[in-house]
Amino acid sequence: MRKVTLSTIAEELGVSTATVSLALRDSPLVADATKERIKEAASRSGYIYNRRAASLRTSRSGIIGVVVPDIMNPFFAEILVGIEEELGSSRHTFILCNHRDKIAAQQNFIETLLQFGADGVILSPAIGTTADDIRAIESSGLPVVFVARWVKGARVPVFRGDDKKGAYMVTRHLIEMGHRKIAFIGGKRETSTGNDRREGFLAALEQAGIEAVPELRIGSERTRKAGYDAARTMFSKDREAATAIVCFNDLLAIGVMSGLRSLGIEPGRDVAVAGYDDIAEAEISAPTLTSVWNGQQEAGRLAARAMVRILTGSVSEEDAHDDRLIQPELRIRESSCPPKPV
Amino acid sequence: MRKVTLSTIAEELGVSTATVSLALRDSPLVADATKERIKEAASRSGYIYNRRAASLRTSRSGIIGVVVPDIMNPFFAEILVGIEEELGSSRHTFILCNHRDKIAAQQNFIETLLQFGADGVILSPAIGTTADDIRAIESSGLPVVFVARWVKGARVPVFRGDDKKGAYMVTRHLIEMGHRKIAFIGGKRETSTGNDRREGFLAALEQAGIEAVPELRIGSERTRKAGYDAARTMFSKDREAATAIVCFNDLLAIGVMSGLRSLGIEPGRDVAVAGYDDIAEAEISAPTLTSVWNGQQEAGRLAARAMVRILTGSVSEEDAHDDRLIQPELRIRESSCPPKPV
DNA sequence: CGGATGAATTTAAAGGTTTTAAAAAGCGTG
DNA sequence: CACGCTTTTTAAAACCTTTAAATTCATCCG
Repeated sequence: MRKVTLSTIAEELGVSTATVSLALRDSPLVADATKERIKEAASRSGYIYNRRAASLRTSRSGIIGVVVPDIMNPFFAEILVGIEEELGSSRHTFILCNHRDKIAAQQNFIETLLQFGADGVILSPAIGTTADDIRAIESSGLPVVFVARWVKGARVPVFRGDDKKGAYMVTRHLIEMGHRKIAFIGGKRETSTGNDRREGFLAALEQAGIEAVPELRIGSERTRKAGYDAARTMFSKDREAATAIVCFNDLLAIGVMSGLRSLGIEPGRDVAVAGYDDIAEAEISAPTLTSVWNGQQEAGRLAARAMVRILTGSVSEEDAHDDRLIQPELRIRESSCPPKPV
Repeated sequence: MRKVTLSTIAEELGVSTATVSLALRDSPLVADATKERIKEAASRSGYIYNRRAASLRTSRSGIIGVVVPDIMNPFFAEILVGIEEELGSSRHTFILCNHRDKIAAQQNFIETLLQFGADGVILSPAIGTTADDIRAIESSGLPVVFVARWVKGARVPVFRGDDKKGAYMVTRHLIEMGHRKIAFIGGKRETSTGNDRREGFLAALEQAGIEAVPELRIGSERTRKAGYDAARTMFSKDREAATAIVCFNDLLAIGVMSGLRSLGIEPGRDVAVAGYDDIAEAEISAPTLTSVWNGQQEAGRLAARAMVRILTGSVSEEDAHDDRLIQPELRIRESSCPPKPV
């Protein structure tokens, strides 16, 4: 029982492999009757299309690389879901890389993609990625689109939530509730997302004429644990260090709430807390968490769609650079509260 | 600037492509001096190894399929991390599928894997997968290993936590605290995991001479939302329906705790709650959640390692069927409490 | 009826690597 | 210098598909 290939079928039916190839792809060059016979024979014999062989010839592999910082982070997991859904409907498959913000890992993966003859890469670049890095990738023949994060100076379409606006919205919401001492926890200056959210935060303060106090901004990892620690650091000396906290993301915010509670401070009553991303947990944490819906899945979907468009050539150069900012939505929940009356 | 291939280099150096191919793979057949020259030329000219071409010849693609129910579930995300780490160190790449317990999606993906000439597949099978399905996959040339879930009757190595034992341990822990009315929430009878955990639960009850009450077992999805709903269903009529709850997983347990609290029942004081999997959230939820560490990452790593071993032939038939049960560990936290005195 | 047209099919090359058998080169020996 | 032996190198086939160009064959038109 040797492997069934085009020529197995061709032989069996007494036609050429070219005919078989064309027939299976429904080419109008082949007579209907022949197509029938061929297709029947193919499915009967359990023929399996050999993409490696095909792509060797066509130099189109149907593989798209997806590079994200960390799939354990629901934010990126959700983006991935969006990408997967979209690619599923377009005969493309993706291979995945978690770079954990290690440039080397990212670089390594790009190399692998090239070896596989990947058609393109959807990238949430690692901290420290330069515009030159991106250019290098592109000039080696891999089209790039960004998702969630992007790199300054790289002329590449980017799909992401409007972080600055979202951060502005949630900060503004807290200000409107009467807060003046608002802290910002988490996010690294090095990531575009971190920068944008911080900017939005600062913009809201400024607009309300509130002076920004550097002590009220703590950078950190983007994990629950980091949130827990940051909250304890900030509030252990001064229980009224701030009356509200904007967190870089929900994971952090949930950690922050635990941290507060461990100090006997009740989030949503003593101190208002807000997160970002609106992950599933936000709705079910205790208290439920005010957050900003950021359209991760949508971003993934759009990025994948854009990539497919680029690959199928059904996109103008213009189109490709039409960065799509997904409009964030504020989700107000129990963790929002006015400042405690003194 | 045409693409650099073996023959580009061969031409430049006036040797044959065979020599170049062998040299780049460090074959002892090539003289050291020649190797030097060739390697130098390769890196200078930016040669990229073409895996499609190679794998066409060798029928080894270096691709491994990974099939899990849902990456949004941290349980599976963690398995994935284990797999990725392990594969990273062994020149293999994986392509991913979320089947969402749809057999069709799983089947589809297997087809894709075959087209790509994948070397094997690491599978957390969809509900309803039969031993025949697995046999079909294997007989089409894809070695299979299971991770987390498995299929009865399929002679395939499986790497997973000892669910039965873990469920036994956590139930036993609650019994020792004095509980007699213990509920079990979540999990589907159709998954191996669901079954095993339920069995462990029942075994602990039986061993303690506690009668199992069917009303205290609710099957459900494995999400936070489902936990929330289940808790409300169970406790809304009778606030003392049970004094302790064992949940199928942490996600559910966190939902259950929220559900309880929404009824004014305080988890960890009024009712003991325990989860399973020990995901990161368990440590940081409020109250922190008693759970069972199940070694997801370890399971992923072992599964990947086993697959690589199978592929490199460095494994006896014996070895391959040495299913590895990872020993669970009980993590007792605040959500454990004795039954409320009446 | 010769030649043009068009449809259906085939031929042959190309794509880049690996591998096997065989050739070549080098070298010491008798 | 012929011989055998080892070390290097090579030619060529194989892997399977796609595609441009060529071929066949029947039909149609003037």
